[in-house]
Amino acid sequence: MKFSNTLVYWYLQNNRELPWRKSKNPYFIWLSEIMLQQTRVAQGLGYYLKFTSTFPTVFDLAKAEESTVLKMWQGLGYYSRARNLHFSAKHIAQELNGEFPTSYAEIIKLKGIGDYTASAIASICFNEPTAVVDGNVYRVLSRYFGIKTATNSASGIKEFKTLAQTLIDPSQPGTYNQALMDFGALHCKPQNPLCVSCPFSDSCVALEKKLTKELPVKDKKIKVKKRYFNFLVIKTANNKTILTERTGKGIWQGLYQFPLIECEKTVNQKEIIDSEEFANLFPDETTLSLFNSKEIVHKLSHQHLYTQFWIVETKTLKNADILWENIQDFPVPVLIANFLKAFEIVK
DNA sequence: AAATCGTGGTA
DNA sequence: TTACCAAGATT
Repeated sequence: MKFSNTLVYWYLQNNRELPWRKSKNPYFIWLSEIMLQQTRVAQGLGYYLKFTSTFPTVFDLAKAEESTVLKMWQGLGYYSRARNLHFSAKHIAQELNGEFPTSYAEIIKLKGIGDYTASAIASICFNEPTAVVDGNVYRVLSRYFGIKTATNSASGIKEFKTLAQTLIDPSQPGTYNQALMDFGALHCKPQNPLCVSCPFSDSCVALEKKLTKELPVKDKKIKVKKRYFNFLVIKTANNKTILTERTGKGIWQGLYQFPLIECEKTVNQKEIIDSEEFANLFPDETTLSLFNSKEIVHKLSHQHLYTQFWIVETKTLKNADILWENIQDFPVPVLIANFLKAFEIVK
């Protein structure tokens, strides 16, 4: 039987009921696709429900402040997705009269939308036969056809896109695309794929050649950089603190944090007090104490952040203009949110 | 074009 | 505990 027929037949029996599948409104599909980039359905689901209820239309999203959008995105990671989403929402609302573009070629022009997302939206919402290639597709196709080309190489990306495009069912491209992804997520899983009960077991190259565990091939390992963060948690006598916005390049753009002293290694209390940054922040007398006796290691994909939170007590401070109770209104990284939770409990 | 961008789950 | 990696995009 044809690859697509077998696949779609499997999908009709095994597909997941997900809220965004009840609609073909491109705004909802767009939201779900952006949220699910490099993100599991289980993690993104709650955010999707929150966004669609708070921002039922693209105009509602466009009207919001960026910090509001980032606050709602807090905890989902890859925050450029939220900034680009908001940017494109404003573009659609203001320049496109609120009308979502209706072809792959137009959709991919939007900021934050690449080949995968444009293909997904075009196929699901507008029946355009453009094949999606995500992590699931790389895995299923590399195994089924026994392809050893690295999926993260320039040639691999091309090869798999071309192959996927030849396999798509042009009569139901959206269903086909989602079927391939669901099949990868639920059946042809990274570990312990269900080969025993697989509808492709008579023709899967990886199964025949016992290559399932070796495929897909991905080259290069990422290098993890170590960084040493010291956050200065100020609490003045009148219950105020300082938060700073992260700007420029690097992690957590647009999110807020306590004043940060970054060092080359783990430092002690004396080194903090003697530092130039500390002197600039606190010319007056202050007391300093380490909150976490054990260094917190916050792991990002490319960085390990060895973190200490220093509690600073001082009478008044002219830069401290944020009321402690209002911290919760600011978007913060999970590292900071976790600290705040722990600090509230101890306090 | 290789590096970078988060967080959480799984084995 | 570490390694992998999940509906990728950007620079």
